[in-house]
Amino acid sequence: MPELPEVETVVQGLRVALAGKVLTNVQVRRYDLRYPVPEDFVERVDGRQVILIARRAKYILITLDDSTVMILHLGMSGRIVVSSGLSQPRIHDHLVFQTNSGAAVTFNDPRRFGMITLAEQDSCYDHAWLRKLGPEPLTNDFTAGTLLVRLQGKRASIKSSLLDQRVVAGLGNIYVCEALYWAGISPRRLSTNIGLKRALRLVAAVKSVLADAIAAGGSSLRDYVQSSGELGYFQNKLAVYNREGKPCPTCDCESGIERLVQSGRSTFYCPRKQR
DNA sequence: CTTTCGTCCTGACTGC
DNA sequence: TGCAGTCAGGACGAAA
Repeated sequence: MPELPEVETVVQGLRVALAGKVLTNVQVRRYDLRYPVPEDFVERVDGRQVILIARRAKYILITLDDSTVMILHLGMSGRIVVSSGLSQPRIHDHLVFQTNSGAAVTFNDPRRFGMITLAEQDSCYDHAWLRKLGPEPLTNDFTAGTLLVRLQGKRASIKSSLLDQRVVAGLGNIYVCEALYWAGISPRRLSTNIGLKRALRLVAAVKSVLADAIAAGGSSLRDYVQSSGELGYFQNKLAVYNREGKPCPTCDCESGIERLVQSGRSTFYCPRKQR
């Protein structure tokens, strides 16, 4: 379930568990994820101390004391579970390690769309996975101005453009639908038909939806990081996503929330509120 | 160049 | 209850 807010919550959980800790008993149980895990992963990570844990878009960056950076992406089904101690590995546990305080960290990913690799700190952001990413939506790098520049010359709908990680980094299908809803913008609207007023609304909506999701996910997703793997609380706060036929939370449409398919992905929206 | 489509893989859910 | 079919929140590379 990982889009930016879920990854951010995982990162916050990892900071608690990993900051300053030494990684031990590093085990790669499957190397054939979306891309092959580096063959020398274990020897390069085992025994190193964690210096920094950060997030870029949906990527998790863990800097080690020799300037190696572990880059993790959860794909569509990846999870990271922190538990108090090592236990019997489960199916789809692909990466497992411990810390010198005894905590165990497990990367589990049934679909194996996740990614794990190593980079050097100096060139980390030049890595192919990170190089082309657009601005971080929750920073001041993401403004109506920067958004408009990146939408220039785009022929696609605004829905498709927002899913493009080069336009803005970290949004997935859920939060694109939600942001367009709160901005009152039709997902079908062409990117070139977004003017300054709509861009301002859209940027504000993206930021507030993500911030709300992080805040709402914060408590329950923390459990998810710690152990249980349950869905986050934010699910209850979704206005349109996966709510086809249900009433729009802010207007009385007859038809309610509608679904359409754009670029092969489901879009949920309120045709009355979104123009 | 841009955009869409197929693809990687497994599991959850629906309908017969 | 079983089984087949459909769909899934990501992102790349091929093809148009």
